[in-house]
Amino acid sequence: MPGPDPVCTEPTPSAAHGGPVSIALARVARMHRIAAGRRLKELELYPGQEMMMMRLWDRGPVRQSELIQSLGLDASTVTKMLQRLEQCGHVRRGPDPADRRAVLVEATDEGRALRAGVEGVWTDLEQLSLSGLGPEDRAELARLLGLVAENLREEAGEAGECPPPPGVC
Amino acid sequence: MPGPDPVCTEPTPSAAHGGPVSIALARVARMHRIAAGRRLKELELYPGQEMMMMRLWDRGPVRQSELIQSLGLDASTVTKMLQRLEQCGHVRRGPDPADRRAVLVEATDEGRALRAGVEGVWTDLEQLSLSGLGPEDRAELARLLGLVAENLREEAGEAGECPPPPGVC
DNA sequence: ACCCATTGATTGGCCGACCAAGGTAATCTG
DNA sequence: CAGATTACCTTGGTCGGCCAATCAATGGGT
Repeated sequence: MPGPDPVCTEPTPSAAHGGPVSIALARVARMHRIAAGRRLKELELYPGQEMMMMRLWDRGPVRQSELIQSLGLDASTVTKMLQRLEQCGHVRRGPDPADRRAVLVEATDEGRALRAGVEGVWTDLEQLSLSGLGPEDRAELARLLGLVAENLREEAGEAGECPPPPGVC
Repeated sequence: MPGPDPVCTEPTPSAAHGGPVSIALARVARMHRIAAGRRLKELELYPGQEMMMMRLWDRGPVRQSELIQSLGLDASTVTKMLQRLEQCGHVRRGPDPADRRAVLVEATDEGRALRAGVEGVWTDLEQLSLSGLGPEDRAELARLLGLVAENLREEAGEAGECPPPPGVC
């Protein structure tokens, strides 16, 4: 090292010098999550629940195990989250007649009523995050994020599959 | 709408159509965090603690309030995290002679010993995430993340400041 | 000097996330 | 068909995060 860096230059912790993009990604992801959390709070949703609800909006009554697979979460996480969502009326759960150990989950009408709000959160977040970025930069960012996702997919499992609804496709 | 979309096309929840980049960002951030978590577990660190330790490595004994400000976390989060880090010997805490309600925090030698491992996590993560990306793409990704961070900074406060160590600069 | 607002830190509660362990039902196997 | 294995879910524990309420110490106003 030819000489010590001048003092007072790094907002970034020096121990992360080996991963500048990773640190930037972690930072922006955190801010993004905070911004999302604020907006979800106004819908009376906790961060994380929006993904669950979106899954339920897209597919009808679903086995809980399929939600676990689809969201890539731990089974216990899904159990507890669904208990809370059920208790506040956003979700309905019942036994699966075809498999007595499985549980079928479904969004209630009240749960479905949140959809417009959540869509608004995503578009609002997109508009805020990408303000000042031209269509070109946006496409480039999407492409690069896709590449990183591909790189990480092997190690950190996929969190958005599309197991075809049986009978279709 | 001219006709329903063909079934079985969207790994992405349809309610997020208004924020494709935001959804991609959330996805890659989650995978990134999982990959980081795996590596930190081998160092016997929980995700989140690495940021705390990095702050402590860079600055010597720090007031807890400064850590809170610097990490952008809630005061209670920092209190509990430091209690655990202290209990397992990575951190030492003591009263501030200049302000009897403040607490001075410092990394122990054992805590400092984690630094190489954490640096390795960041470089390893960077290498994994950006595999296959040329220097050009990496720079572009860093630039775009910087822009997004700038956009989010107003709402989701800064999480990496550099209040100059008093006396220097 | 006194009172009061501000700052620093802690506690308790809640939620999302994980792991480990357990229980029940279905399925595979001999 | 009985026994072992696997799949599905639940419970209890821990940790990182937040909010609300609390306490102690500092500092400013009059």
